Amino acid sequence: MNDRVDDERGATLASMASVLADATRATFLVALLDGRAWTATELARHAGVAPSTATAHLHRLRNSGLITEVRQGRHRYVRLADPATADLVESLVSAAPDVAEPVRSLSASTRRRALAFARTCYDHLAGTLGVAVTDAMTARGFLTWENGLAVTDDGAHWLTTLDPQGWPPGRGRAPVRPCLDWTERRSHLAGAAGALVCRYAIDAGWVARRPRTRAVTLTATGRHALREHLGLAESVLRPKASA
Amino acid sequence: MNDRVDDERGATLASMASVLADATRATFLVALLDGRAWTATELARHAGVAPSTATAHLHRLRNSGLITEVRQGRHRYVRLADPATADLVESLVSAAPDVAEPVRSLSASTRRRALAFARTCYDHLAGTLGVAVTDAMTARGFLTWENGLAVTDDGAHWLTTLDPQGWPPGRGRAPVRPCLDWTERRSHLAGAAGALVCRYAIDAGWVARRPRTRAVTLTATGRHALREHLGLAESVLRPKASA
DNA sequence: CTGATGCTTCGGCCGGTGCCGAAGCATCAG
DNA sequence: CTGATGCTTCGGCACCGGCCGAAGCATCAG
Repeated sequence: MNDRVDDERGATLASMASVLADATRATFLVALLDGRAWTATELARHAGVAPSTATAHLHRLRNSGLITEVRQGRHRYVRLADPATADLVESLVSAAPDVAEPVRSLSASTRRRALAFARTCYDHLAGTLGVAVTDAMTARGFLTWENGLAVTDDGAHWLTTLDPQGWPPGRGRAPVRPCLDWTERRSHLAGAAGALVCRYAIDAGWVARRPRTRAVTLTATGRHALREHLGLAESVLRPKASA
Repeated sequence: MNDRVDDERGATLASMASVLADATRATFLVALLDGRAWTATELARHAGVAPSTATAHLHRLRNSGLITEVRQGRHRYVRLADPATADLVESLVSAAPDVAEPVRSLSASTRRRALAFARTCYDHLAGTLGVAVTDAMTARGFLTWENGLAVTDDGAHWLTTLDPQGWPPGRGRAPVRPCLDWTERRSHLAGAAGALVCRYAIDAGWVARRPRTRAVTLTATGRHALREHLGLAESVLRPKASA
């Protein structure tokens, strides 16, 4: 009567999902979406739990293969295991039905606005800026959405001018992928192409990372460059005054 | 200190994952991967739980938007909500680290072999047959894996001959996507193209669905047609005698 | 060496959640 | 109408798993 094969898959699915099903572990993973390595204590403080609790969670995340760790002296640095894991986390977040959340405080509002304008999402750009770049690349004919998202020949050429080594990407990773933007409710560019653009934008000083947050700052250089490369109007490159 | 925005995303992720984190609900979802509608009682028997328990689980799955339901008389038919949900379920299953499972009984072994040879995976073909079709399409130049998986112009033409209405697909769904085969440990064709091929194979009598299982039977017509269309050798189209 | 810091282990508490059976309602066949 | 079937609600039980604080070990600075 029982279908053993399917039972195995069901049990597998459940055990995998149960790792993600805890609010504290989920907070860890979302924090790690910035692609950087965090220490155990940082994550514990970020999630508001005791160090001992964080230890147990990290133990479980590591055993499930979702994170990797590096020991350095008395520090334990952890990262997401790979881009596929980041994709999984993202897809679970965006699978949830949308609910509008009221903003709770002024400083939270400021922080939210900074994040909404420009941030990194694992390894690519997100927020208003991420969507604007994606739109501009589409308008320039670098991307096509005809049969799903794809890079055009012109687009491949442009990516090559940014990073001759970086395109086309190696196998094992989606070259291009839409990622649903949680603030804009629209898709921005992810996958290897999104990572390439983001890497270049940071290296070339178009945007600057800020400490302790995924928000990034668009520099004057960046504004100019985006206008040159993609014809992006200055008007869309200013954070909006109100949420 | 707390990052409210990220907390929201973490909580969202956790609540979504907790829906998938139960073995019984996971068994339901894996069963529903066959793309068909099941009744509540069928799912309860399949998973080995009381009807009242199944009711509670279905309630929760529906509230999370993972399944949709149709009431017909005293029956409650449920399906996966959409292809994106199927993708999510698949990606969670394949995110788990591989573990080899010993086969438990002779009938289980037979069933497993049938599933391993040819089955549907939500809406496309999987198993040895699914991988063989994918390989043959690649050899024929219908698919390219150069920069990730894509359909070539020749491939688009072939798909059009199968179903003039079906290609190119509408927006909102990936046209083509690799899906990791859990028996072959290699990727087979999924996405809209995979669904088109599978739909045609069933409609044209190449393969026949079996009741109460996701395994499908390759017909004589199918063997002939696959040889004609894709040059698939007969030798790969026989279920292997041993696992 | 000494104290501070980062991380870990252990014991115990507690809330959430999955399970069942009994009872009840709606539908359908006869 | 009557009984069978599909599904639902409710009450109660049991267990899993997350949380903390205390104590302990390793590393590092002074």
